[in-house]
Amino acid sequence: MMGHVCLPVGMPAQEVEQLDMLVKERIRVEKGDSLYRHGEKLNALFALRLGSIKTQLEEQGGQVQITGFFLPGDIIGLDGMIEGAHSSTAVAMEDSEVCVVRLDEIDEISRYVPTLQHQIRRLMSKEIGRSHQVLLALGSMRSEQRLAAFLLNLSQRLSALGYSSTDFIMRMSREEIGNYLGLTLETVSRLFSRFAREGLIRVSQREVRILDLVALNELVGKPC
Amino acid sequence: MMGHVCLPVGMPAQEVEQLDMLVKERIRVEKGDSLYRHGEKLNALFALRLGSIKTQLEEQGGQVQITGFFLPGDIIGLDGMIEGAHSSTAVAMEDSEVCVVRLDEIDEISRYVPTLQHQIRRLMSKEIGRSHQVLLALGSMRSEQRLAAFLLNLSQRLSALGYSSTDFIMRMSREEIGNYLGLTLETVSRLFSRFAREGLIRVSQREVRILDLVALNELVGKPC
DNA sequence: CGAGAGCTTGAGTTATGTCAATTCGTGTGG
DNA sequence: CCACACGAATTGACATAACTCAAGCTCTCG
Repeated sequence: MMGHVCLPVGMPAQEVEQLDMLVKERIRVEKGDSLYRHGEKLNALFALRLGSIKTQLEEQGGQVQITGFFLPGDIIGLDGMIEGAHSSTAVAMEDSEVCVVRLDEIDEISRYVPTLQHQIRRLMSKEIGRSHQVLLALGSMRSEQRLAAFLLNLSQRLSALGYSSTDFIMRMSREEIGNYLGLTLETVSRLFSRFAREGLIRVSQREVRILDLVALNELVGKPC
Repeated sequence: MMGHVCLPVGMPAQEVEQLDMLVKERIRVEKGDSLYRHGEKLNALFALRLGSIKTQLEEQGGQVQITGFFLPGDIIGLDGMIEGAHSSTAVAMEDSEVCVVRLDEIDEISRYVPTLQHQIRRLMSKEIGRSHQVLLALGSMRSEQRLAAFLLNLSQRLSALGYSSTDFIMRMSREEIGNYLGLTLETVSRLFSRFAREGLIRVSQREVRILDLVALNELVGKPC
């Protein structure tokens, strides 16, 4: 069975294990290319194996809203399990590789492995929860809190993958971070500088080192 | 079979039909009471039959973020299909009535009715899409656009339920609208006044009449 | 080495928030 | 039934966080 090669390079998320047997093919996506596009009907999920991918809404009028940054082990395409069309577009932020999990395969297998359904539901439920967390950030946090929350989230997910939780490279530009957090790239840049000045982090371009985890957490949780 | 009495009063959403046979009990929730609370483990979904319900995140530090307003026919609790805990709290905004759909019932039935799984997935996928739409609003719209989008959304959903799309009562306070849209209640109030002054709507307390649907749509779609 | 994209920083503007006073509406108890 | 009281909404004056525009800097890659 070739499935296991498709597990994420880092520590495989528990939820992904059962999807292993479903994998039929792998796809490489080059930096800048899209995995799927807004409007496509595509009855499959994608398990990100390597690289990083962003998903974004593309509204009429050209405005774009990034709805998620995905790391190895994450599942992409949960918003497209509707007859009709994908509501978002998935773009590779660096050369990436995903495993394809077809929906009809899931249906087939889950006939014999009923807990697979639960896994899928859990994944979707988690995705809803993730969106709600971002809503919380955009709806009720100030810019500095948003960025702090963003950094902490990234740190946590990377450490779950076996990477350092304090030292990492951000794959996304200031503009992408700003778009995701509902800020301008200038504001994001200024905040990075300020955090560095205050000794919370060290930052050089896309390389970050977190120096004061406690302070960052306080920033997010405390005020009001 | 008592299920059918649990369909929403208005035009039943197509997605709900299949859930009909799953309904075992109905629950009344009085205004201000909660259907479930953050942290509870509750393996069920709720189909709102009558009334209106809001869901909100309650963060440590007392900050609250409303994540959704639900109308008859909507499904509530999609974010709680995880072992562990509900991430949100659901509160009735007026005396309401929901139908309970237990998860293990779904599993049982879907053994014989495989398309039921698809319905569930569609519902969850739709919920993700809904969240993303709000993200778009909070992340890249100005206050007036957010409120316009909010009104249009409400109008549309109410008309789908058989009510007037131009004349309706908002069940939520200015403060709740503001919280949901990432604005203060004062800003919301001022916007209502301004929309009225400009002839887009007529508004008195929670009663709204939409006068210029075209202008509202332009407001949302056009600028930038 | 040069060009372009990405990032930083400054100065000035503006949308939205904050604080506060007033009105409106609704429900309650005398 | 009236009057009072309380929560909700409106409106104004002012403060400020974040945006816009603009210039200059720094990587990267061809």
